[in-house]
Amino acid sequence: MAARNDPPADTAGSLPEATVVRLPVYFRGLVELAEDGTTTVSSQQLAELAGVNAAKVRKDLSYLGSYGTRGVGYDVGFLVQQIGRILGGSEPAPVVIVGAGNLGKALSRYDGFGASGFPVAAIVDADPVVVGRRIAGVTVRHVDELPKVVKESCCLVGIVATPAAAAQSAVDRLVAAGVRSILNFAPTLVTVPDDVGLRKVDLATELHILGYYEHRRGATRATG
Amino acid sequence: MAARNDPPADTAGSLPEATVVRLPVYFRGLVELAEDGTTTVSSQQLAELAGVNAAKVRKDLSYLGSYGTRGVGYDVGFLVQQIGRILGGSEPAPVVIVGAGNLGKALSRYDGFGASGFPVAAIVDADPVVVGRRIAGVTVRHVDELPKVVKESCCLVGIVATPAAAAQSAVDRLVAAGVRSILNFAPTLVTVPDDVGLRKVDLATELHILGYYEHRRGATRATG
DNA sequence: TAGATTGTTAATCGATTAACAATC
DNA sequence: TAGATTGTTAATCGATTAACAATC
Repeated sequence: MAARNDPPADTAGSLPEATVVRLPVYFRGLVELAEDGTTTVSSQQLAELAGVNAAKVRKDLSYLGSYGTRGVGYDVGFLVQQIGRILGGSEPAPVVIVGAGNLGKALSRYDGFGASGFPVAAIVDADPVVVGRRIAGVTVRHVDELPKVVKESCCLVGIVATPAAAAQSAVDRLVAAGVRSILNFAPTLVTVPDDVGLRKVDLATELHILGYYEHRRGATRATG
Repeated sequence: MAARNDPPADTAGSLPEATVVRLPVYFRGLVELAEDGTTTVSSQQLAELAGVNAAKVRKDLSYLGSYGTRGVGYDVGFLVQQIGRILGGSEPAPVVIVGAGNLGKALSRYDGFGASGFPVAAIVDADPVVVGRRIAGVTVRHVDELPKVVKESCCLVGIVATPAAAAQSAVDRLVAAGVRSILNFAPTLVTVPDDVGLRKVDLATELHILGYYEHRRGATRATG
């Protein structure tokens, strides 16, 4: 019978979900190696950098193609190039921030997004008072202009930095405007239609998951 | 032969990973229902709210115990109580922010963490100039005092808001100080020892995963 | 050749889901 | 009783991993 985890049909577009999640982790480690001047890496070394085991590294990389050399290892530069291409890391993915309040302003000024390849290309807000102001070199536009703004700046990722009450509306507008991914900082859970194939991360949910783990650790009691 | 997904041994502490990840999603939906005055919910209704299917809801909830009533559904209030207890949501989990730069300040002032049950209880920084300043009612302490600060304020979650170069050091200090979870905003990947059972989320990695999805969508080409 | 390391196989494990008996 | 819905089973699916043949 055919193996359950069969090879990919096409290179870009059919990686196992679990592999996709680990790719950026490998990527970071590889970039560090490249910066250190390392040119070759074994699955074992990369595994240690990424905090997984070597078999998983080899399996994951095999989905990208046979890019290693038996007895030698993988070429760091080539792998950076390949994974970078797959992650879309070579071309930056412009980000639009919805909400120019305290958090929105701070995220706009924060160079972390840009440094990660996600430059803040646009900021929108519903408040006419802040529309037109410049934050970190970007002029705040009105949220009603979102479809136009997203098209103009080719924004692929939307960041929701609104109060909780406005978050779902912001998400709906981002989806309608055509962004492909949403990172939600508002302290509420938002939903996206599941037919648009859009990826979403709720920070509040991440926090709750973190909360679970600290709680479980703290609670030694095993109640019934 | 025994089933692969067997019932839990003790109530708190042995839920399947995948269930834990969905629990906060159910929780949010249930809180909304409770606020609307709804007292009973079926697995089908909850599934729609959470964006999963009804079988998964029932399976997940069955790990918590038999809290439903056949032919009727689940008691919303009771479920909120149970899941809230498991997530540690009833008692807030104090957060310490490392780094009082632009992002650190903004996150400190942002009420989103507090609203999610993660009040900012402490802020530390390495720069003597900012130590002693007050941000959103919290006095910035020196990062060298982190172990004392974490103990005093019972911080369970650490948020890293430093420049990339300082992020790993911040994480190491947080781990040493005894926090249980770390949320890393710095534009770099950090590592934690895997023997401490600590939960970590790198925002940069989340962004890269988001990037992958938008990239894949954009690239219709199926190359070889 | 001998040593090293990949790429792949196949066993195992955990998660998902349809189906349905139990039961309110 | 009839209708509704849970809790559980068992089939299926995808992910993990040890092992090893291939091969540099």
